[in-house]
Amino acid sequence: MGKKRDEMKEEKKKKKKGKKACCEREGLRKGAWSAEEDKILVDFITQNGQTTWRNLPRLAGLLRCGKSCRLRWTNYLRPDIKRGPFSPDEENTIIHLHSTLGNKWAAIASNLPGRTDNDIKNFWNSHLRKRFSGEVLDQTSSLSKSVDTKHESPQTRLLVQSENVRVETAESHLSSKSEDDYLLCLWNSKVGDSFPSDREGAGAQSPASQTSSYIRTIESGSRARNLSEPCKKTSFPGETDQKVKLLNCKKEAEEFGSNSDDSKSDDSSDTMLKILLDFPMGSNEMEFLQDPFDDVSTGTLH
DNA sequence: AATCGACTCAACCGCACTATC
DNA sequence: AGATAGTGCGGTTGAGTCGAT
Repeated sequence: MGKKRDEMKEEKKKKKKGKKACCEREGLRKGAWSAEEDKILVDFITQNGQTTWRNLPRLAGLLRCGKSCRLRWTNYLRPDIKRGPFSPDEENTIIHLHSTLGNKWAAIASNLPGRTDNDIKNFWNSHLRKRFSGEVLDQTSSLSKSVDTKHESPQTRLLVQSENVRVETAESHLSSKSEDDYLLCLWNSKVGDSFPSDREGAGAQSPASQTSSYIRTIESGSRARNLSEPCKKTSFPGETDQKVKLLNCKKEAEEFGSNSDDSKSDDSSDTMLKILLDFPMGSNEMEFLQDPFDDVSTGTLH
């Protein structure tokens, strides 16, 4: 491969113009970290905590940019980082979460204590992508293609919004809970039992694809939530906001429902509503899926 | 022993988001 | 409201390693 690769490298170098990286601008070190640099960084953070990353290198006496320091710390030096190969459980968790969250490595990592988004990304790209990408891509593309909200009734759209908020809330909890594979729990719990129709027929499917089937069922019933893009970037919205949004959505839906005479005609929203209402609630491990309106109505919004 | 190619993983880059002024 | 700084994230790169030939 030698020559071709070199030529490609050169071409890429030529293409790379414009904005210089911060390290280049400031004449700072790049590339692999030395043991000494690691020690300086660890010592500094141990003594001072995490100050602003931009100032850290100067204060610590490192010839690195702040971004580089942050990356080194979060991906490698942090004391709670788990090294070594991924366990089968971790692998399953990654597969399941990736099937619903897509390439949201940070969100996936939040469910795997001690693993970084970079670790998981690398693991996926090197071990799992070949095995699963085709299957998952098919699923997500069919998800996004399958529904077109433009052609839904306003009532349905409101229910869709409501469901979006609910799913986001669930994802938010998902991302904050660290130890359990919620999708597996979901499938193995009563919720799994309540999954519609073709569970028997899907006997040969993996839990992951079965779960996806359920999500697809909701999707095809009413809405166009693109699960390959489940949430906006950095973090999930706050739960309180979610509840306010949900409350608004529900109010709107109720108002619309009382004013509308086509409520009988929308099978998809009926199905949707049924799924929502049939969702098992209770004091179990799936509590996070509990209807937030309960809290709202009892004035215990938190 | 030398070479090649596949693979791994740390690190970089650039974009997007949020907070602050 | 707009500008700027700080940070998080996902995609990509490239050096190092290892097995096959």
